[in-house]
Amino acid sequence: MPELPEVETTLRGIQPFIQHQVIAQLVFRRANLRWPIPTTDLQRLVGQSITAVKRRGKYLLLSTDLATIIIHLGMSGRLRILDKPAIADKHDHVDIIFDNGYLLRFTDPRRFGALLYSEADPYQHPLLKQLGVEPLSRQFCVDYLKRRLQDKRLAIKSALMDQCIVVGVGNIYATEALFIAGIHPLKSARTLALVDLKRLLKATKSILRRAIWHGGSSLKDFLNSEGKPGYFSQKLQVYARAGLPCVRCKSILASIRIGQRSTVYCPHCQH
DNA sequence: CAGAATACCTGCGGGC
DNA sequence: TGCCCGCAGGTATTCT
Repeated sequence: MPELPEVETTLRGIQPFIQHQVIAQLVFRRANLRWPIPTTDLQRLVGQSITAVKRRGKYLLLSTDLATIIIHLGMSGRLRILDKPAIADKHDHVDIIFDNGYLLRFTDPRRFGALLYSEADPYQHPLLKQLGVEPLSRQFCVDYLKRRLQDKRLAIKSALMDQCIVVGVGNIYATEALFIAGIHPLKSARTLALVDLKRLLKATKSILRRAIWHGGSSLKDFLNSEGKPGYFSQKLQVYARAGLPCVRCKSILASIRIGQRSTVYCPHCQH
């Protein structure tokens, strides 16, 4: 479900409801997600007000004066706002209840997601410290990309999805960006010419911006914080279209696996 | 060391 | 109808 646009959509959806609100109660219905949930630490946040809601890569950061809650949605995680307590479903693992009656509910069938706690600078947390640049920032530029890819022999698609290089790009948007840029996903990262890097940068920024504008993609089960689907999946040009004609040249789109992830591309348009 | 494979988990759709 | 297989938006860990 969540790559950068879906996480950003989630952030924008929940922020107005939780910023400046005071945590009244935390409800944990299981002890583990991807890692143990630090329930004892998190309970210390009762009485604290949410001072900021931010995103770093695919992580969401809910800050208080005392500490930051670090949230990752994994593969199937979702956050939504409820205006009153409701019966918890099988996969509704955590509720953060605010003193205005609203609550933030974390749902995650596959439990690859994570809920962490940091009293120190969250950006120095082991999971966030190594993250690469934000793709929509000015730091994601040709000079940076050239430098980070210059001795990478792996497939450009794998490099584009490497969160240590650039954050937020997952399987869907890497696939789409490479199609838009006309670059073969298996091409060795270090062999891209400057002109390729420029097209890839432009394509990546563009696809992410457009996906955010449309409220994220909704392939199977992505629902935003209001429980509504994103509409960007209708705009996807190659992802999940293997065997169908290329929108540009009508060639049949090919499907391969790169780094254990399904990858669709046009053999005619991408080199 | 880089890069590839594996592991974590549930749900769904397709083939039989 | 039901069982088995492969696959799904991510990434830390283990391997070669």
